[in-house]
Amino acid sequence: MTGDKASHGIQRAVEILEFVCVQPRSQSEVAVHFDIHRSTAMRTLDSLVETGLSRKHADGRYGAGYRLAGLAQLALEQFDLAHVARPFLEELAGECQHTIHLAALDGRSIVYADKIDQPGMVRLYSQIGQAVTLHTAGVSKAILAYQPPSIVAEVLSGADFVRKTSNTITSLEAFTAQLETVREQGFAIDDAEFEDFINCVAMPIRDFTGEVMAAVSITALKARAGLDDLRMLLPRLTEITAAISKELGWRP
Amino acid sequence: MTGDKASHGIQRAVEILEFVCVQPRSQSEVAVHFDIHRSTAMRTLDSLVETGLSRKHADGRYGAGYRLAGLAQLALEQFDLAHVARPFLEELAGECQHTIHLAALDGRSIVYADKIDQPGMVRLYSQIGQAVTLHTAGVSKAILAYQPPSIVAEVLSGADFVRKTSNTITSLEAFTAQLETVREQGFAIDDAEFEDFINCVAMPIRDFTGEVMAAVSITALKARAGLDDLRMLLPRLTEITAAISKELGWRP
DNA sequence: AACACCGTTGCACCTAATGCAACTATACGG
DNA sequence: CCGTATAGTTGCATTAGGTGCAACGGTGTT
Repeated sequence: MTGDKASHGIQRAVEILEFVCVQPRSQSEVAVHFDIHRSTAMRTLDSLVETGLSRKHADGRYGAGYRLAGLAQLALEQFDLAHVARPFLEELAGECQHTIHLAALDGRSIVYADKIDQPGMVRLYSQIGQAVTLHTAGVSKAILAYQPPSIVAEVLSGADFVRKTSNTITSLEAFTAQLETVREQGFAIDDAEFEDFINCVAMPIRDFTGEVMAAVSITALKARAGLDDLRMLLPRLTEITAAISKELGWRP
Repeated sequence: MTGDKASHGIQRAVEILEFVCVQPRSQSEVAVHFDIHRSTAMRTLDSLVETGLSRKHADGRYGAGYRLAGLAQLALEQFDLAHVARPFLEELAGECQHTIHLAALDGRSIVYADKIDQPGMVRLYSQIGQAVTLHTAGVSKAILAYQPPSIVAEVLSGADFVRKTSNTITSLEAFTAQLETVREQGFAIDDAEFEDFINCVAMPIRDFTGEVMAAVSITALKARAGLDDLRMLLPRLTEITAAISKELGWRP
């Protein structure tokens, strides 16, 4: 295989696993979705079942398996960030009744590390483990604003600056200017840049070295809470992100 | 590949993923542990990193990745049993201050579906997603006691009845007699059968059809709570397992 | 400086993953 | 009940890719 590409088999298996974890699926649905032969879908799913990552329900559809839950529990014990942050995020979510995101710089990308949804709300697009939309997400700006230019350049080499709404920042220059604004005001926003009716405010989290490596955001439907409403939550968000940072060893 | 064996690549990848999730490891450690070439270990780990299931730490060791956490969150939304049971298990754990296990019949094996540890205790051997030790585990007996003989025979074909302690049941006949005792008394025990200083009591969980498909156990170090102490918790365990069963649709 | 070990890369070989054809099973409509 | 369509399964041949090897560079230790 090529030196810079994931094993084809592993890549395929992980994508199929995620597909059936979102919602249980039959092997035919998997075959159609991934444009592979029914026998290939069957064998890959059977492999996932045999490893325990997937389970075959009584109706023949495949879903998540218990070993996946076990792996997750092991994994969570390694995520100091998510572990430490979770109680604070739940506290914040309880108070403000909005969706809370935690994102982290992960190599040369930024990914969602945790997420507190609100019951009854439309489920937002974000998914733990998936990369954020670099040029629109508040957490992205809150992290990149405090990175060295070399890191910013490297991470943004993966940004396409595609227009999503009329508010979307579509150039590197404008985005860099926005990072300067974030540094000045101490927080980042997403003002309907990804989706017309969703906005958020975000603030950085520092680790024990004082470096910014994560951020927390409060996200809401504009109809429910506009930016002005969210700005009023900034003092509390400041406290929460400082508390998480201190728990991670940061000394202001 | 053979029709009844997991894809070699997927099997290997999952085992390596689990190995580094238990504790972050270097590629050399992975190579030695699995008796594979350093370049094979490197490529498999890089594949896991590229899919997001694993992460490469700054010190070069590999650990759990954020996408694994995302998959787990998706998975948990599918586990009615674990979802429904979790609050009850936490309640029980809070009251009795012992380790609580939830195990489920999964195909033709019985696996740990959830587990509530106690802070400060020696971490017990059990791991979510892993199969229970069929001939010693209380949850195994609590489930098998209520299965049809054909299911019992099929599941037990995977039991080796290896002696672990002087209390271990080492024959199919003795084990079958024990299942009869479980039916009579309504609960199962592990009386230092797996490990000399650990005992437990277990009771079955029924689904909406009334069938037993899971069990809950209270496990403790003998030094901390012997079987007599655990028996005193049976009324409460009865209530808890009945409550979980009712939540799953069981009507007594 | 020498040595040991680890991480990485290109390459050849061998294994296994894949699609195909053919089969069985199931569900549905007439 | 029968015919049809779709889904699931299996054996096999082919092709793709996974693997170990040798060689290299980097790092840490003596």
